[in-house]
Amino acid sequence: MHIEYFLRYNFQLILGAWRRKIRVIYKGKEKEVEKDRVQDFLKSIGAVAIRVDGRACDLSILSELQQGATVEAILPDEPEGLEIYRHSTSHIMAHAVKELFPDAKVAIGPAIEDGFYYDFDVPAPFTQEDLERIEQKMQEIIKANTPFRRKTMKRDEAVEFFRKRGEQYKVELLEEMEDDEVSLYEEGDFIDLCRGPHIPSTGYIKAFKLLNTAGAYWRGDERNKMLQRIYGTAFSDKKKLKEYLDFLEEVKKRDHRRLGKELDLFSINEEIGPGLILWHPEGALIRKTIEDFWRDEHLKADYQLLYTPHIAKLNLWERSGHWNFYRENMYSPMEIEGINYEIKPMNCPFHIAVYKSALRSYRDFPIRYAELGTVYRYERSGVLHGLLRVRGFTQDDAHIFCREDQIEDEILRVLDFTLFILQTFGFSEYQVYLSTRPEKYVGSLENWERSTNALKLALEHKGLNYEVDPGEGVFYGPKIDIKVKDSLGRQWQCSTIQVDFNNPERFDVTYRGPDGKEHRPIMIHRALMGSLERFFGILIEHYAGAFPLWLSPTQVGVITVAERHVEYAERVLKRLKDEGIRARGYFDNEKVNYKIRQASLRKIPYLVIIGDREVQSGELPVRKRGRVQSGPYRLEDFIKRLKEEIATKSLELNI
RNA sequence: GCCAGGGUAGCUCAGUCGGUAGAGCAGCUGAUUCGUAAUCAGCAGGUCGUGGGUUCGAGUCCCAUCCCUGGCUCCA
Repeated sequence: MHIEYFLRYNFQLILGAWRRKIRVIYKGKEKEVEKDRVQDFLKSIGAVAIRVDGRACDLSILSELQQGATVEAILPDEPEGLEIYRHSTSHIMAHAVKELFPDAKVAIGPAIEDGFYYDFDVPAPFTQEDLERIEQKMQEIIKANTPFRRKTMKRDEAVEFFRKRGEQYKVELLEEMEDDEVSLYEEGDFIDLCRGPHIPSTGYIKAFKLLNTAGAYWRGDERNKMLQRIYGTAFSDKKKLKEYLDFLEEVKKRDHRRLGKELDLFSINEEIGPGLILWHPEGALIRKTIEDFWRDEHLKADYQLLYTPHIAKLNLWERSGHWNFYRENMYSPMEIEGINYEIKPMNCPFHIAVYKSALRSYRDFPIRYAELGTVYRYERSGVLHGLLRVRGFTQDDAHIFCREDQIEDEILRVLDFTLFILQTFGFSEYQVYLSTRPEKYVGSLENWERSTNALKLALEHKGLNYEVDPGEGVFYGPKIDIKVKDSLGRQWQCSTIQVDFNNPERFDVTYRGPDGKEHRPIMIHRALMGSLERFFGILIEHYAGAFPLWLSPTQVGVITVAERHVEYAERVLKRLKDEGIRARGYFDNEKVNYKIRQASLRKIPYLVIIGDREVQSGELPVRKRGRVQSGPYRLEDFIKRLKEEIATKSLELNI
C-alpha cells in the first residue's frame, strides 16, 4: 500500500532550476506546479505532512526548502501519516480541555496503536458528560480550521515560558531534555511543547471519537501523581472510524467473560477467591479435549509426561532465584513441622528433581519432560481479568535437558512443534520476538551471549522473521516469544521458549559424558499454549464461542418434533454416543423452533431434527450452525462424516 | 496496589424526593403435540455485595470493607 502511495504521490521539487515552477511527478505524470501553489496542491491530495529527504516535516517548511530536496507527501492512510494525524487530534483535544477546564495542567499526549491519548492533571476526574462537551469543543476547533504553527525557542526560554503558565509537567520534561533549542506548536489559543510534525490546520481532521477515561501515573511510575487520561481515536474518514467502532463492538460481543457465562463454560466466584477459575462441565470438556490432544502429540514428539506436587519446600525457590526475583508475586510460605513450604509458582525444580533421581548419560539426551502443571502466582487485584489474567493456572510446561551443541536443533524442533500446535487451533499468523538480557540478570555474560546466539541461529535457520526485544529476557536466560494473531487480527502472546544456563548450575545438574566425566547440561523451558486458562479465553474470543467440531462440548443436537418421535430419536442419540460423538437430545415438550433456538444459542455445530419424515425415511437432514442445511444423510454416513471431521480437527464445518 | 465507575432474583436490568422491592428470560406446575431461532397460563424465587452509622424509617444518604469493570503499574 505504501509503494502505491509512493508512486502516486511521490514528487520531486527541484528548486532553483525552475525558480517559480516546480516539477511534480503525480500519478505517473510529470507536471509543473507554481511554486506558490505547491502547498495547495499537497492539500488537494490530502497530505498531512511531507518527508523531506526522508525526514517527516510540516508542510509549512516548503518555503524554506533547499535546492534539490526530494519531497514526498505523507498521507493519513499510511502509518506515519495516521500517527501525525492522531497526534494532532490529541493536541486539539488538549486545546478543548484547556478551554473547558482552564486549570487543567497538560502532561503528554502521544499517538498510540489505535488512536491517541492525553494526560491531564485536573482536580476531579472527567465524566462521560465532560467527554461529550470536550468532543463538541473539538468539533468547533476543527470547524474553525486554525493553523498549527511551529515555533522554536531556546530551552531555557521555554522553561520560563511554561513555568509562567503553570505547566509544571512541561517544565519537568524540558528540564530533562538535552537539546538547546526546542519546538512548540501553536494552534489558536493553545500552545504545546512538541517535536511535531503536525497537520497544517485543524480542519484536516475528518473523523474522531473520544473513547474512555482512566487514571494513569505521571510517567508511568506508581510513586508519581495519578493523572487523568482521555483515550480517543481518529481516522482519515468517517467510514474508517465506523469500521473501527464496529470492531470494538465485535470485541465486546466476543468477550470471553460474557461468552463464558452465556455458554456456561466457567465461572469465578468471590467466595472461592478472585483469579481462581471454576471450569464448568462444558468448559471442562473442551479443556479435556485440548489436554488429550496435547498429551498425544507430546508423546509422539518424544516427550515424557510428569506429574508433580503443588507445594514444596521454600528453599527450592530460594535456590532457583525465583524467591529473590519474584517474591512479590509468590504466596506467603506456610509452616509445616517447622519448615516453610510454598505453593508452586512454576514447575522447573520438580522436573530437575526427576532428572536428578538417577545418573544421566549423554546417551539419554535430549531428555524432554512435559507436564500440565498448575501453578499459583499472586497477581495484584487490579490486574485480574477473566481467564486472561488469573492467580491459579495450568502451564503446558516442558523442560528439555541437553548438551549445549544440541540447543539449536532442539529449539528448531520446539519451534516446529509450537507452530503445529498453534495451527491446529487456527492460528496461522505469528509475530516472533527474541528477548535479550534484562538489566537484572544472573549468570555469566558469556553464557548469555552463547544462548542468545543459539536462539538467533535457530530462528534464522527456520527462516522466521523476528524482532529483537532488548532487555525483555527472563533473569536466567534469553527467550523467544511467539504472538499469534486471532480472527480479529489481535495479537496474543502464548508461546515462550527460554534457554537456561543458570538453574542447572544452581541445582548442580550433571550428566556423564563420553569421557566418563561429569558435565553440566543446559535446560530449555518452554510453554506452547502458555496457560490453559488464558489459552481457553483466547480461543473463546478467537472462535466467538463457536468452536470447531472437534472442540465443541456438544457436537450434535438431536431435536424431536413431537413426543411420538422421541423413541426413534433416542435410538439415534444412543448410536451417536456409542460412536464417541458428544450428542445431546432436545426431547422436551416444546415447539421445534424453541428447541432449535436453545441449541443455536449453545452454538452446537450440527442439529438433526427428527419428525415423521425422518422416522419413515431413516434419513437425517442436517442443520449446520449458521442456518445452513446439509444432507440428508443415512445415520451411518452422517457418523462417518462426523468422525472424519473430528479426526482431522477441521476448523470448518464440512458436513 | 493506584485512579475512576459499578454491585438489586440463577441471568439481563428498572427502582422517582429516603416511606416497607419490580420486569423479561431461566426454574417449577399444568395445558398444548407443534417441521428449522422464543406456545400459553399459573407458581415460586431477594438480609438490595458485606459490616457499621445517620434517621421515626435506608436499595436510596455517610463511613469502612470485599468483589467486578476500564485504565495505570506489573507479569518467571
